Amino acid sequence: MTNEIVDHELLLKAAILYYEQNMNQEQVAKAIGVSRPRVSKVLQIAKQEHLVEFFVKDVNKDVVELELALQQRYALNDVKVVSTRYDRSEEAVSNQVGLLSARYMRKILDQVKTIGIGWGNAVSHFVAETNYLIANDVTIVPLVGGLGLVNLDVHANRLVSELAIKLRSQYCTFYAPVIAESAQVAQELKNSTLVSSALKAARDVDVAFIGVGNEVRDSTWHKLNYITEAETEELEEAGAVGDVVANFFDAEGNTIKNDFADRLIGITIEELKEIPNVVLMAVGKQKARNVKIMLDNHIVNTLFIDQSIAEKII
Amino acid sequence: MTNEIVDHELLLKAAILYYEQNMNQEQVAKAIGVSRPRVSKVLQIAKQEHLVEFFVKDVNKDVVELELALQQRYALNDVKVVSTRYDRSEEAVSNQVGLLSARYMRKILDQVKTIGIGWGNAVSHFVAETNYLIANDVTIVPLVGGLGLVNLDVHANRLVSELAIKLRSQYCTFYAPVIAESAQVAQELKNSTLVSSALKAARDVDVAFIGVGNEVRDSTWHKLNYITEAETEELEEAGAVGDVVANFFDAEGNTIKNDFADRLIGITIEELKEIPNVVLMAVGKQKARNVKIMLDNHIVNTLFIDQSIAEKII
DNA sequence: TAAGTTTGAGCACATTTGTTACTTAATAGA
DNA sequence: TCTATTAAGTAACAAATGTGCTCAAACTTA
Repeated sequence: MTNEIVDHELLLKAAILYYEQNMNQEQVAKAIGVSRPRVSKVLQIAKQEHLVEFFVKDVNKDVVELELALQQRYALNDVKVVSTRYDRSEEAVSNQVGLLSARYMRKILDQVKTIGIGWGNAVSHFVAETNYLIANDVTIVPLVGGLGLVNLDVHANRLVSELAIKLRSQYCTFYAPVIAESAQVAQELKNSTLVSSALKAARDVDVAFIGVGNEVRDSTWHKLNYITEAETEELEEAGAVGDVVANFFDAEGNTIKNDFADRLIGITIEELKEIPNVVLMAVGKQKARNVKIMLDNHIVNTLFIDQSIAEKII
Repeated sequence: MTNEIVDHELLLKAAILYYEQNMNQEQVAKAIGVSRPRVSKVLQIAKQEHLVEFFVKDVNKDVVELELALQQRYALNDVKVVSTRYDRSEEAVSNQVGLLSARYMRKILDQVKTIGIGWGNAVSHFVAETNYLIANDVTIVPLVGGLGLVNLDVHANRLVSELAIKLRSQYCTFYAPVIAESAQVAQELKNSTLVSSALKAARDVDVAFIGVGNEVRDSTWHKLNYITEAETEELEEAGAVGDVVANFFDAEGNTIKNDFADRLIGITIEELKEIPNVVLMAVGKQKARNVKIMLDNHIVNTLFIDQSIAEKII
């Protein structure tokens, strides 16, 4: 009893002097009349007993914590989480994600020779936020072919050329549709020189900037009628939950294998994994599950997402 | 701008990993990809910018802080402040102060040969809270003489014998009143062998346990009619604000010099200061000013008081 | 493009903190 | 009263942290 009271007071005194008055342990020892090693021990006890607590306080703390958690869990090259507080519009968040991705690209620009580009909203924002600069010795490569004739703004070929103009760099074009009329046509295209070299170039990029698609029914494919209702149902029945660089995958991240899949032209998920650095960009919490699938299957190495996605994953 | 954002995020990450995830700086350095020395520097900045804060939290924190503040300001041997929260009765607080003083005495018991005892409520509680034990080679010495015939409970001689019984120790008696009928009588008494040897013994104690008196009009002297109304006024006019071991002093701690003072028999404040260790015990915020005078004039070396006094002083 | 400026890594060293082994003093129990 | 046990100090060492310096790379500015 006596002992406890004394001990407790000792803990308190040491903690106050050390943490609040910024003494070092030697000064504390002298002030409270115990040996220096004992102060060290006492302070450890004070920590253990939560007599002293640390608070890291900052408006961005939650976001940074999410970044650290993602980083640690998935061993990523880099992660940035964009805050979605204050009811920022999805457009503003997308711009910010694009900006961070663009900065990231700039940072690694002199370490890469070829940059692969996917398609979709996120990649489009990424290109839009890229500043003009000079990177003559870099080649921009589309990872997927064209898709229909309209809405070119989000297509890989279009984004590739836009980015190449900004970087004053070389670029390739993927002269093929993503989806062929039949499996046979797809195979023939793949065998053609143009397409096979495009595919080869896509496989060999040093870094890839991609997005990930939504649930089939909510996807751009379906919304813009690139796939029919029948095809949508076929994919859903096969378990498809989304797509990445023109590969539909199921909840486990496995590529869907069916008639429809045979009509797709592009690099496979396995080939995507071989790319040294795959940068995934995503905005909107409806993408959380698919982003998580990308991470769990080690498909991506670098991540730029918004807070809502990060929170759902963590 | 860019730089600041990056920096800030770096600060945050380092702080979170170091303080919340208990990494060491080397681990933090690896986790956020900077050099170890930089983590050290970054963490210091985080502290400076109050990005990270320490909280020492404990129910007794306020009391311990008061003790530390008193200790540091007045370079005391030992200080204990008794909490007055929860509306504890003054009696309970007095008991606690007495108990702590008694423990302190026990702690220093084998380092002293003689113990001086004052009078009053606080000293009375101190004696009451002392446990029975054996200290044959110690002598208990009264620091002041007797006073009237009644209310012996708080008189030095009485307290001395009571304490001596508990410690099975030797003790002295002060065969004289504190206040003589006239200055002349006082002088004669001081010249007598009995009184002069009592005074000598009082001067030579190794440690003194004393209280301090209230404002003259609120003092035990006045309340119990040991001094007349006329004498009270005389003292007040001379600037007296209280007394210690039968010495009235003013707000600066100077001994009052007048006719009344000449009638007092006992050791002087100067002599009190010469005692190696003067332990002051006090309870009740009305004593705060006089306790502070004791401290400011370096009359006491050890302090056992309640929270209300400590708060008024600090 | 080139020179100046800034930043931070890398290294070496100083200081502080953590830990261990040994010794002493106090405490409790037989 | 003596022994066993515990607690804490001392001293030495190990680990972590703090700090100054130099150098190289990146960024500015002319």
